[in-house]
Amino acid sequence: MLTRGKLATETGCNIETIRYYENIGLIPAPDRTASGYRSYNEEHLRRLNFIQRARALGFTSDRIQGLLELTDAEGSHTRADVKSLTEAHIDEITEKIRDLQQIKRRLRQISSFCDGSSESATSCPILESLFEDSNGSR
Amino acid sequence: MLTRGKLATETGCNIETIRYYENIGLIPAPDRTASGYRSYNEEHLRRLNFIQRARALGFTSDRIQGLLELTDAEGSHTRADVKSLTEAHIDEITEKIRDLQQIKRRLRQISSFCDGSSESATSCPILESLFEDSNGSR
DNA sequence: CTAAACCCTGTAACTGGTACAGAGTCAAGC
DNA sequence: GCTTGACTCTGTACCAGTTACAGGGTTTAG
Repeated sequence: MLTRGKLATETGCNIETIRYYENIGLIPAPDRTASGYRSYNEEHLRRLNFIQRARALGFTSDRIQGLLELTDAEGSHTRADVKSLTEAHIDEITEKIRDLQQIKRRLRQISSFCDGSSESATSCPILESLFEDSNGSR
Repeated sequence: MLTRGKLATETGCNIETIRYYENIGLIPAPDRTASGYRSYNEEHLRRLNFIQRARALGFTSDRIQGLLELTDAEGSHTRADVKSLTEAHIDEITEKIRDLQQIKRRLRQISSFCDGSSESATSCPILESLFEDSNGSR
């Protein structure tokens, strides 16, 4: 029905990435034509779109795998499972944001020590604060 | 003066990572003892500490390379150069934070659609919103 | 019928390291 | 002076998460 190239243009996914997803088991291996070409169906399209959207939301492939397994195994999993996976992800993102904000504060601070003048870089307070044992880092 | 292992414990850097930094040119190749052991000096220690601190602040090795070159080439670079590299990095972090916040908002939104009940995951609104063509994503 | 455009496979590249095997070396204890 | 254990040396392979490319076969359009 769909060749690999068609699936790629349809989903916006790189054509090689599709093969990679098959290798790591994110996408089931499709049927092959007589000559060995991969033949994808609507379900593959749906699944790859899912993966693309989940990736855009920063889910790791492990967690995407987990989400997809919840949809595969019929009946045995609950909405609570899905929600807890999602919320674990939200928590991770929150933490990442907090880390980045702290780094940014520290960078702003050390940047403010430097006047940005045309003086030699060797005596620049930014570099010095990176060379010296820092008091307020991390 | 310092063996590779001493430098590693002194800086908290993994011993293999030191060799890696030498390979990619972040750290200059040290002198060797008669038997071929690497012999580091105070300057290497200083430089590796610099790298560790810059990494902790999220600088990529390219940019760390850039910062270190500013200190190496005497006189030809200015504080303004250092400051602009630092501010470019701050801008990148700002952007990353913004992206993550947007992702988080979207995740909160789709998570709120789901009651987290013990009903089957297959009809879970979170999964559905990942499968369907999303209106408000990205 | 031919040429372009596609697909197949395996494999290497990328970043930022980490790890391991097999060989040599150093320092301490007996 | 010799052994043992801890260290170091080199090259190489591995992780995620792709991307790219070489060298071959296939399909499709003109």
